[in-house]
Amino acid sequence: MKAESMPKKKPTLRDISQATGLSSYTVSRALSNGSDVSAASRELVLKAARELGYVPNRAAQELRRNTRSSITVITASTSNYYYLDLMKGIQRTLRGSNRNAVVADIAAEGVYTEAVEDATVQDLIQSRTAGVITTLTLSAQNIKLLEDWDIPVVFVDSAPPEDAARVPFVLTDNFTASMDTGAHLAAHGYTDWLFLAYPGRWSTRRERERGLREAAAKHGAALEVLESENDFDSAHRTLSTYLDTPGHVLPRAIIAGNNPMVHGTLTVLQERRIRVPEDVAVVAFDEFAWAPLLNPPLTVVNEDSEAIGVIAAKTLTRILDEQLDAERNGQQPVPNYRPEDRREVSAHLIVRRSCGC
Amino acid sequence: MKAESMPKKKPTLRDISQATGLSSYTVSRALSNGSDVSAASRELVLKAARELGYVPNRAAQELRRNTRSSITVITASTSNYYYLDLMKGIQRTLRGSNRNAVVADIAAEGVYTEAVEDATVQDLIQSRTAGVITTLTLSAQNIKLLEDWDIPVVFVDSAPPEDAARVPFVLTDNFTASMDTGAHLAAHGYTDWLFLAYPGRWSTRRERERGLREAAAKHGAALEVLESENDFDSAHRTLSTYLDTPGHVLPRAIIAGNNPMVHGTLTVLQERRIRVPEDVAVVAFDEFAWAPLLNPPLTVVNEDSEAIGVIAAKTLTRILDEQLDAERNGQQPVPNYRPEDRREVSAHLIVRRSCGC
DNA sequence: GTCTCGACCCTAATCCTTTAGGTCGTTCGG
DNA sequence: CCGAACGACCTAAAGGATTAGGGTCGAGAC
Repeated sequence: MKAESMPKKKPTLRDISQATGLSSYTVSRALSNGSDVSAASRELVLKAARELGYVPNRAAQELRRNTRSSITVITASTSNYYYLDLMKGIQRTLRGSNRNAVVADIAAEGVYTEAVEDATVQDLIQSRTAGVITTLTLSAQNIKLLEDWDIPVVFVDSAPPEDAARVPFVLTDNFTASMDTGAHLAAHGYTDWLFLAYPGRWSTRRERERGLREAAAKHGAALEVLESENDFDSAHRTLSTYLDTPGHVLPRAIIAGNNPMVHGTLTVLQERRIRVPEDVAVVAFDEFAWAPLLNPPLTVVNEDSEAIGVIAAKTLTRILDEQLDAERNGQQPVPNYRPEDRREVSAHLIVRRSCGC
Repeated sequence: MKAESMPKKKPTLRDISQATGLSSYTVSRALSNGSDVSAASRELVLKAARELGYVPNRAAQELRRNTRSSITVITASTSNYYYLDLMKGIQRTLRGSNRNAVVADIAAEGVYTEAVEDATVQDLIQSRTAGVITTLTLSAQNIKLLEDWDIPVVFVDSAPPEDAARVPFVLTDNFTASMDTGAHLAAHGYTDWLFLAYPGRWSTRRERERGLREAAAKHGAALEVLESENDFDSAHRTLSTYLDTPGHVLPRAIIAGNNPMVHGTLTVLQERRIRVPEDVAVVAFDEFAWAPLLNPPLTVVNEDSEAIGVIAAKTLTRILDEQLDAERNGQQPVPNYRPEDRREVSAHLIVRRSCGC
């Protein structure tokens, strides 16, 4: 309110100390609402802080306390709308705690490279992030690195590597969901499927493909797998050239591996005036806000990203709290992973019109 | 590579110093690739750092150097896809510099409140963010606060308040774009418009409304303005109850103020089986990836968010660099705003089918 | 009257880096 | 041979906070 014009320099604890004649100890305690301070002194300090426009320097606080307040969400290509819901869940869970989430986009420039992954992890350690939620499978080396620094990691969507046997995760049962999807396509009588997929570095891709293969075998369908980089342009290009190469015919059903993949697929089909679902049926992974409003409304496999975000954030929060406790008791703050931190949630098909229903 | 198993504690500069027998000064200089270090020592230090798995503590660095590396992008309701493109532009510009962008969502929980705005700004100052790019008009008080801390701010999309006369911005000429939109609707012969708008706290809302009013007057159309909170649910609810209240008839054209507004609008129309554009024409502000694939393809006002992000980031970068220079020369690091930092870019209508074309 | 205890406050160390200001040899021009 | 200049280091302070370890003082217990 009174925001008097501030002195030249940014006020620090010492300034309040001088203004009030109290020691920095007392000022600190007063500001952090601790004990050992009389009501009168506290009042005095608070008033001075307000008048000087004091705002604590978090870097200094965290350096001294050896605490950190922000967790990092590692994503690749945020243009995948899926992340919006995930973040919403995470944010919601964190709100009220004194932690906050920042996102580190590993493939901001479009393409993923190992170098960028390494640099990102290095950066996280430099900034001493409290914990990590990652949507992609980090290299074993990077996981080791984070572990060395006692930074807990929880995987969402993508599975941790084999040898990270205790690291928590929240996955959807993509295998079963893919089986179901295949069954649905088979029920329509389609026997000729094309799976437009992003790279296998996302473990979901592998599970989804595995489920589809199993379903194809079970229902006597033919499954073609087409791989693209994980963005709209690549998907568009990949499918286009596929359809243009002699010997390839339009499949009866296309399963788009994720959001950028459907986006590419539908665009290609629209450009070529191929009708959905009459000429080709389309189903896609990952529900998103606009799916019901597309032409035709899109049949999708729905994984509840927001709920996943909530679970992941809760798990991470618990681990971080335990670390704080451990540290207070003078123990090593190694992340305490529990078996039940490895969770799998199920996904189901939302049937709309693009599959032919 | 050799990632030997790390010692119990996290290695610091001092550890390297002890391991090499060199002083912390020399180690620091060696690591930061500075002068005053012999090639042999540098080699020694680098080797030790690698073996110990040393990673500098950024909090300590920034505290000492009095620098900060991250800028903050303030958004409200990230579910507005518009932000994705904006961020893309910002990230692209920042890549390669040693700065990075983090987003602070002011209305994560859906609703915007002044309290949250204040808390967010407070938080930014605590973490001593280097600079701010904000998509909404902050309160005069908060702008003053950031100014007091020499934190430069650039507004994108939303205009700064009147009295912040020198603060940079990158706006789109929403007034002209709205005029054009109105003209297009008039050309279709529609004389009965409904503008579904988000709150006026975003200055774009005001400009858009002003343009539409002017257009309506010019072309003899009737304009109704309907206000909703800035999210899908509110938009949906607001339009539904509007249509349900006796005396209100379906307008001939709906202009949706932004992404959440179209989302709500189209959903309502779909639920009621109102045909677009036969029964009602729809145009919307802000192009987004799915617009061409909707049913029918959506006519939108396109503002190039990515380009705006680039401009904003470049402006902010320049100001921050100048601050660094000033500080090096012992001057006060007050942000140096220039008149040409206040930019307006134009937007144009992308005509698709939802308007009746 | 002495002892104890709690409330309140202080000094100084500490967190991890960076850097101003010196030191100590060498080398080199004159 | 002298002084200056330079390279390679070092010591110690600083940056803004927290906190261990002590003090002081007055009130209550005995």
